[in-house]
Order: sequence, then structure tokens, then C-alpha cells
Amino acid sequence: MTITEVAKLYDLSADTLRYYERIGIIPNVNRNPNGIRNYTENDCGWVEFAKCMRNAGLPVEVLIEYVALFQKGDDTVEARKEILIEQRDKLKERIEEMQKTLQRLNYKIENYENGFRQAEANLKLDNK
Amino acid sequence: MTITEVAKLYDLSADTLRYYERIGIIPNVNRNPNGIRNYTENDCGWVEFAKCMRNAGLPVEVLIEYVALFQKGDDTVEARKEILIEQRDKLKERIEEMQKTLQRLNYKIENYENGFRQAEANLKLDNK
DNA sequence: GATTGACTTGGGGTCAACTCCAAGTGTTAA
DNA sequence: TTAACACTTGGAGTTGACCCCAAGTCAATC
Repeated sequence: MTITEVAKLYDLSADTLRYYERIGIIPNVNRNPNGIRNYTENDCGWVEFAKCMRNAGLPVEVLIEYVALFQKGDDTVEARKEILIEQRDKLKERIEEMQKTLQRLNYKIENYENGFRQAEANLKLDNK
Repeated sequence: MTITEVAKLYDLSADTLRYYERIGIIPNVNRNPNGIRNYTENDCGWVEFAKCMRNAGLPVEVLIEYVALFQKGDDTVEARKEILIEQRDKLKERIEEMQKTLQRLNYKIENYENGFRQAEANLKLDNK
């Protein structure tokens, strides 16, 4: 697959794909004799993985490290696992915080729907 | 409360607090005769609100708009509600995506814990 | 055989959201 | 009364993550 096809498939720009490869979020993609990238299924897997993890907020830096370890082989399994665990835990916390905020928003919207009676004492501090 | 106290209380930098006020994420804070900010309980409420919403990923721009509407009074209730609903929906989607990624990470970690038998066919495409 | 179109590289530019800095003022402590 | 300290402003700088552009190559078409 060409870079344009992959870009469309995953809704990323070709620039982003080249960027990801350059910094090492995805391993180097093989080229045809003219130097044009030819993405294999495996490459696409990496692209999809990168996109998914980035969407969830994992920093580029962490992904770079993960991919580098992956490419070093089986000696790095333990280190990779630790990265995953750390990021999993952080993600979990972020989600929990966001859940709370979601509920807060829902509560506020409800208030707005109940005619937004801000005079009521128990709502007074929640008009923000 | 002084800016330093508020900064400590909410774990934000004083610079960030001034920045939030300047751009309108929080309403203007009253000053004492020397021009030094004196945060009321209400101001703190706004700070906390801003921090919470920013943490959840709501863009600064949106919060600016919301606060501006809030300050314009009751005519803007409907518009404010719509902002909240839109942001609530977006937040919900983000959370759902992140949930999926969380599960994916958990699955990968499990694999690493099961001795990471990457040879097994059903895991082959999930080594990323 | 010249144009078109898809790709290449290297490097500078942009955007959101802070973060830092210099220069200044006013209160408190020695 | 001078030093130390907490704050002020305006504006420049930083960071993370892309995004864009010029200049060039190659293959295919007109």
C-alpha cells in the first residue's frame, strides 16, 4: 500500500505517517526500488496501533521507547510490559477523572433543564 | 486568598491562574487597594471548575465562550446549555474510545504475562 | 518529450496551552 | 532604611505534536 492509501485508511495525513516513521513510533517501512514506501499489513498494524494509542493520550515519547524496545527483540519483553502497565494505569486514572467530569456535566445539564433554578441553596455553588 | 494560596490549593501555577483570568476562563478576580488579587470562594469555584474541565480535555476556547456567556446573564442560559451538551457528548465519546484502548492494553499485558507466546496464530497480529 | 501526478527529503512553520522573564511596586522584618 | 518578599504587568519563549513547502525524482500519459 502507498502512503496515500494508508493515510486514507486510517484517517491520518501522509505527513503524519512520515513523521511517525521518522521519530520511530512506527518501524521503518520498506521502499520499492524508487524509494517509495510500500506498507505491508504488518506496517499497517503498527500504524493502527500508533493511532489508537495516541488517541488515548499516550505520549509520542513513550511510544517511541516501546517500539525501540520491540525492535531490539525478546530481551526487552519485561521492559515493554512495564511500559504497558504504567500507561495502562495512567489511562485508567484519566478515564476515571473524565467519568467524574462527565457526571458533573450531566448534572449541570439537568439543572439547566429543570429551569436552572439557581436560587436554590443546594445548587448555589454549582452554577459554574 | 492570594494567588499563591489558590495555586497551591488547586495545584496550578500562579502563572496559569493569571493566564486563565487574562483569557477569560475565569472571571476577573477583585484586587485589594494595591492591585493584588484576592480570590473569593466564588473565584475558587471557577478555578476548580476550569481545572476540572481542562483536565477532561475541554478546549480553552470553549471555556472562554462559556464563561463569557455566563457573565452576560440569564439570556444566555440556552446557549450555555448547548455548549455543555456538546462537550458532554464529545467527552463521552472520548471516554468510550479510551475504554477500548484500556481493554486493549489489558489484553496485551495479559499476553506478556502468559509468557508472551507470540507464535500462537491468534495473537500474531497483536504483537504491537 | 513534455506535462501530470504521486511520491521523496529536509527543514521551517503553526497551534494550543502554558511558562518564564524583566522591570517595577508595595508591605513586612531586621 | 534597606533588604527581602510577594505580588504586578506585558510580552517573549517553550513544548508537544504535527503541518506545510520547496526542490527534486520517477512513471505514466498525451
